Amino acid sequence: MGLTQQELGVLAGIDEDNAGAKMNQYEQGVHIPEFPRLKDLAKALQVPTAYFYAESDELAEILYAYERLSKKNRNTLVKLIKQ
Amino acid sequence: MGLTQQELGVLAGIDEDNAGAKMNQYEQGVHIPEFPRLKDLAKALQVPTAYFYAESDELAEILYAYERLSKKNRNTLVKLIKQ
DNA sequence: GAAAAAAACTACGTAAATCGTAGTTTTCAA
DNA sequence: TTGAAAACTACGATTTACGTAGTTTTTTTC
Repeated sequence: MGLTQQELGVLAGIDEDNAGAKMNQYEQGVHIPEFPRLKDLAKALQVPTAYFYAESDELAEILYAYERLSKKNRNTLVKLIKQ
Repeated sequence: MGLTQQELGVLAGIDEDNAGAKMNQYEQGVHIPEFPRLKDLAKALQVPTAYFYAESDELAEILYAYERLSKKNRNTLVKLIKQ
């Protein structure tokens, strides 16, 4: 990602003295961020919040790509996926 | 959904004495279920765990439908969404 | 339409998790 | 090899969900 743990934490609005440690705890699975912080992280990474809960790489890719679609293409996608 | 709060809780493996109260706390936003329980609820409802974090109805629909696609159609979808 | 049953909802002490913070260890470039 | 940046860990304080025992509201039945 080309982003240090601290940098990502700061982007998500965590105090820069704590950002590194906190992000590390998240990445190591020591702690799970609470919901408001998760939303901040999602915003910082430009992914839907749901992205963090994708159970497969495939779904993660879909969520990542979805965030980057135009409104029109999103609409097409919805129609498609519902057959 | 045609399912009482208690019934859903029991489906997710919560003790049936507590299932109703606990599910109500979740639905009212009094408490947020912890991750393992969220996964149980997702399984009970047959949605991806990410479904609960969808920020829009559109994304929720996509996640709901995704869970119901065949492997082949999921693959098609991935290719499509990446253009 | 009153009584009974079912469902929805609330309160609260306890247990468990994240929080903030101050470290230590590892990595890597000079 | 050494110094700085990045990654990682420990721990008491705080916050949260937990289990549980209720109360209130809604629905059903007579």
